[in-house]
Amino acid sequence: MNIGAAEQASGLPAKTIRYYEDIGLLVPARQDNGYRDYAHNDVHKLAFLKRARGLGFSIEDCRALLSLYEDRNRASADVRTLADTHLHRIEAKIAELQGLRDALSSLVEACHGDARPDCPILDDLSGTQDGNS
Amino acid sequence: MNIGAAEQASGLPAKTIRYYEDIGLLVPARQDNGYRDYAHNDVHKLAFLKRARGLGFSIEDCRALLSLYEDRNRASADVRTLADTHLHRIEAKIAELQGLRDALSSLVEACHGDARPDCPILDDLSGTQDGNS
DNA sequence: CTTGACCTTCCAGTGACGGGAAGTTCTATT
DNA sequence: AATAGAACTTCCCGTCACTGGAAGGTCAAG
Repeated sequence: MNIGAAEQASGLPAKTIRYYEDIGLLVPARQDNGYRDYAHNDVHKLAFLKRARGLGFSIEDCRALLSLYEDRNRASADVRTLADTHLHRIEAKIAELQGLRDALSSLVEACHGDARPDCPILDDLSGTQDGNS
Repeated sequence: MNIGAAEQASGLPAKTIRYYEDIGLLVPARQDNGYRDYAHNDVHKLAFLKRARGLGFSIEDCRALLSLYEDRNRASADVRTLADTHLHRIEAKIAELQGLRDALSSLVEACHGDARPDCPILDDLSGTQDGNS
């Protein structure tokens, strides 16, 4: 199976698939002409990677998940630990962004937003007033 | 004022301050010996940039904010538009992360997380079951 | 036999810096 | 005056996970 077909079947761009080979994440066989040859199992793993990346796992997380996936004797606790750590990172990021949103939102609301030059947003950024950032 | 003093006064690392010069965001004067010379106003702008970056504005946003800040005749509506756009981006990011969190969280909860090898997280990623991702 | 689709490798760029090397200038102490 | 060391300079590489593009080889159709 050529890379173009693997691209269609997995939903990952060919560029990304080649990149995954570069970093040793998924190394396919080669045909006689030098073309990459993706087996069904490879395509399956590519789709696996696409889903894991879509859930925000890093490449290194994906590498670990793939090796756990291939390990018939893994403990589900190992997978859960990985996912749990990632979950905490996401929640921390959400909290951080919510803080930003609140700060920014109150600035935007305070700004009358018309043709006049005085602007609470710039005042806050310039530090001339004691804003809430 | 040398860059070290500007670093102390603004709270930005010297590396970052030099980078801001590289990209033309804040270009200081030079002393006779070639050292950068930061005026009080420059330090003020650095602190401005630090706050704006802390609110998650991109460098290009910061460039626009700085030029609005220096424009005595700006309309506050222009600033508000910029901040509002950024606010929407943050809210979209929050919503995206919340979706991830929900998907991941239900997977983590479904996984018993013990020594057994069967794991709903990997099942979902592998696409063998119809998961909610 | 040619056209064009598909494949290959390699190089460069993204955003916003951070690390570190190699060399220059300043400051403090001896 | 000499010297140690702190602070400064420029320059280049690495980050993360790709993406774009150039230059060239291979394949299927007409």
